[in-house]
Amino acid sequence: MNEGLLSSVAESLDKGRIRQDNEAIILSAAERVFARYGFRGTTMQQIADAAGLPKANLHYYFGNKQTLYLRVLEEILQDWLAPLESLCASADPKTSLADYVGKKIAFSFERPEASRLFANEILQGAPVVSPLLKTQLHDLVAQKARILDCWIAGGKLRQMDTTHFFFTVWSMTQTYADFDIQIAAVLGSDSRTKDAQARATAHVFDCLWRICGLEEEQ
Amino acid sequence: MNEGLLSSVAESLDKGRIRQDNEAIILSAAERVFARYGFRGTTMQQIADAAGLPKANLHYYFGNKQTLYLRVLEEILQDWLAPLESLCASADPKTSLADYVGKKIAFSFERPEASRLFANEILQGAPVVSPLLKTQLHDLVAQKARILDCWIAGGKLRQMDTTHFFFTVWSMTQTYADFDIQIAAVLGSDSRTKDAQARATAHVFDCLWRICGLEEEQ
DNA sequence: GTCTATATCTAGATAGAC
DNA sequence: GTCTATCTAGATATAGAC
Repeated sequence: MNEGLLSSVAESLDKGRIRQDNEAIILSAAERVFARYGFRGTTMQQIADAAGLPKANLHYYFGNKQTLYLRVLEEILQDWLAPLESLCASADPKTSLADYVGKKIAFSFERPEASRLFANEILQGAPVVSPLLKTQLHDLVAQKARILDCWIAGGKLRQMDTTHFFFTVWSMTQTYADFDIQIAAVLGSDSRTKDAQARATAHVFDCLWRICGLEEEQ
Repeated sequence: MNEGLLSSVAESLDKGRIRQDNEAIILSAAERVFARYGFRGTTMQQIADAAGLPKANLHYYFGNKQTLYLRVLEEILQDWLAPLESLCASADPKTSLADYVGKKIAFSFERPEASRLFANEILQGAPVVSPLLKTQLHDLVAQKARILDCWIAGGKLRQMDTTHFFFTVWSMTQTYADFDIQIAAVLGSDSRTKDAQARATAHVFDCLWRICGLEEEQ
């Protein structure tokens, strides 16, 4: 009985770890596949192959395709929104903006699949995240745009449309993940090298400072 | 016999017109559906429903899904590339650029489905257009970047990375079609109204002239 | 917990009536 | 030329052996 207890404890610990590991493997594989083919274009078999696990395991861990997609998207959303926190009213405008945009570019280069999955979700009409965009993102952008407006009123930033400014930053930075393949085709080389990333980053900051009127050393 | 001849001629003319009409209806419906769900996420049934025709007709006119997709993409590619022709070495830089970027924005607002379909194709790894991007687009951008470089050398434009400049213009303008839903969610209103389009256009030009150093009236 | 085998449904495609 | 009815393949999902 003791042996039974011990072995079942050891077993459940093992099972817990196996479950955690497998779930992580599946989520990562799902991110890659959903990113390429979107929700409907992706098959559970593709994800299973990418994860190196039998298809039935995905159903065992996540129940169905919809739930697996939601779990993946949930994680991505948090990471997509996080950089916005860099914009703080009391901080220095140039430092804040550099921090914010730097994080957006880093996200594109470090988690291109996550960026593409998010892009796919929006392209397909945001069936899942639409409610969140209309509330959480809407409010967050309104709040951050007010901060930029204050900086403009204080003469620290050039006059601009602060709401559309976010659309421009998002598109400029995300394009390096979402349109990666087009960019690589035009550059005629791998756009994932350190050099290529540095050049892209320099260009984005160059554009950014000109738009904000912060080119000259402060 | 005369009657037979006449009626068969009339019939074939009619059939020709019906064919043309139906093909146009199907292509337009296919563009809308492929734009939302990508190649694999789209079903022939969806396109048939969107076109208001039986599914079998699509196969009758286009053979298979692949061919239908190619036909749609083919048309879009030409329209996607066309604006680049505005950039001409002998023309005035500001006029040329205004013309080019104006056409890109117009494309986003007038043919959002076409833009989204192209975006979907790239996101999914450009399985169809990859060869074209590596040759036609690669060469075209190299050629147009040289024109910008000349203008910079002539002091007519601020120093910048002219290749990445194209990535920035594409992303800034296309975002209004591709991420339409996200933008509408943030703005809290329909982004397809004339007012919203005018505001977006003004913002894009504002950014553009600052990046190019062409803000002041020349 | 894991995975093979299978049930059920829906996709692309086509044959054949009209 | 058009469209109903149907074939076959491949999808999601699950039951049940291990």
